[in-house]
Amino acid sequence: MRLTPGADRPDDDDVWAALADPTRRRLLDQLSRDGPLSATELAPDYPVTRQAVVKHLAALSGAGLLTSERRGRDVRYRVVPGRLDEAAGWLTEVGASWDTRLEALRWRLEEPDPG
Amino acid sequence: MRLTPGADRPDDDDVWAALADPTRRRLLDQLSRDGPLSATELAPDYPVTRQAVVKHLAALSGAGLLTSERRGRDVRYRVVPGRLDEAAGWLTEVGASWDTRLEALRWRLEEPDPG
DNA sequence: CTGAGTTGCAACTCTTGAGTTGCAGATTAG
DNA sequence: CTAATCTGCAACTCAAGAGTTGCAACTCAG
Repeated sequence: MRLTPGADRPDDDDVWAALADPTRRRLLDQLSRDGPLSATELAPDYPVTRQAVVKHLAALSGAGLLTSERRGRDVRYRVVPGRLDEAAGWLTEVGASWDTRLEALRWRLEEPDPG
Repeated sequence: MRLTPGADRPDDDDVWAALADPTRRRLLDQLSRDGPLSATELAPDYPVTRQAVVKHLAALSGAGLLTSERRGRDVRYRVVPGRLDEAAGWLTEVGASWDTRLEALRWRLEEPDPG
């Protein structure tokens, strides 16, 4: 039973890298609440230029966290939950597979100085 | 009801930044399986020096993801599930609070060219 | 067609952080 | 005490990425 570690799937790295930036997490959060929005609509809410927002949206899309859909002259971005769920799953497993108290106890039970 | 976005808690950033590095995720994974280990014990399994491992462990500890305990001359690191669970919670909420199909539909229902 | 608004590519700066080496301090064994 | 081993601090290199500006291409309204 594997825990699907980071090194396993090639673009897992992209997901975590995408999640590392605060602006991108905020974009994710806002998109999950306020529905599909374009880069130009999002940009005013952020202390950076539209181009920076575009780059962040590209990073999120590249990680499979967003989908973009074009209509006429704007492109709107929407959250794709799949990858987020996978990441959440890994975090939960790493956290849960380790019983802190038990292991702390076990470690302390090893005789500290047997010789 | 807030989703506890990244910008809210000061050290949330540290958690996500810590999770961004593949080596750190691997360390987390290994520590969650193989129990408390020291930097010198961990280092041989990684393609980097002990010092690099030490830095990673420091980053993980700084983010509240690990605890270190010293006995004699070695310091052993152990996973602390708390922060991981918070992060997992946020991911789940962002993923879940968004019903993709419904919103895709709603967006498409807005008349594309009303004028 | 003309003009306003939007997307998107490219080059550039500058900071951050991953990794290294070197050395000093602390701890156990003989 | 002495030697071997481990932790930990400091300075340095180097690549990655966040943000910027500038400009070209496309789309809709009049």
